[in-house]
Amino acid sequence: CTYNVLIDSLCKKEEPKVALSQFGSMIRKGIEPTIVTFNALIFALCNSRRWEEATQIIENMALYGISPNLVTFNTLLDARCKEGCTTEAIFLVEAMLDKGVFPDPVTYDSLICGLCHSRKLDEAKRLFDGMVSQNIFPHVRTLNIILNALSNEGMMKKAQVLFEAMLDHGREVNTITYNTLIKGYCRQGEMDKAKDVFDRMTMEGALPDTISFNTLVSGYINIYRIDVALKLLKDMIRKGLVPD
RNA sequence: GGUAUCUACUUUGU
Repeated sequence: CTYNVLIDSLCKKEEPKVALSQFGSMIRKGIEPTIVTFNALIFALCNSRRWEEATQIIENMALYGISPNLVTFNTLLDARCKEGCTTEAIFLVEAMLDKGVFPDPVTYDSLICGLCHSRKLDEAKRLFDGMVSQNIFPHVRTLNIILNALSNEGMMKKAQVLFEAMLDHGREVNTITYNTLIKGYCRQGEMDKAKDVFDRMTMEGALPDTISFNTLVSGYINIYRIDVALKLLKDMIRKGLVPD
């Protein structure tokens, strides 16, 4: 465990070289590496995009009779997503299923996030719906990522439908969820709808924060309603929020 | 009972 802690910290400090050499001395001292050791190394190698070496580590694991686990796959998969290689990432999901390792919320989050960034929104949405049907509950953040992507594409109708569906199912939403929708409507210049969402917040238990106000204010200024923007600023102060 | 390894959301600016 001491070695695992050491190696992991080195990996986080982006010192894969040092980490690998510590791994070497760990082996020489006859200390058995565990799945945690390997996962930490794979993390570091993926971060520096050294895929071949990461693959070697996995082969190495097999020699110790250790198979990749959920964390291993999630690490690989997330690195691929960050590279924009969502095809490779989906391939990894198949590989994990083959090995009887089942995707968890982290797996889905990484994938959905990666797909959104690669502007493959339909696939992201399909995955999200798939999670619900498999009783893997998406985190609020995952919902927010999709809503944000839809908003950025101006697909506010879809965003709204998804949002209402989540509320209907009693799923958690938070201030950021509302802020995301407000931003989407502001971008479209649909300030009435932005304001509707804003007004619902208090009633639905997600208190507006500074970002809610900032977003709305900038939306009104964009349509030259300086008067409304200034009034909002006053409301904001009255609610004890500090304009920044 | 506690300790090691994986991802992630919104405003403005950089």
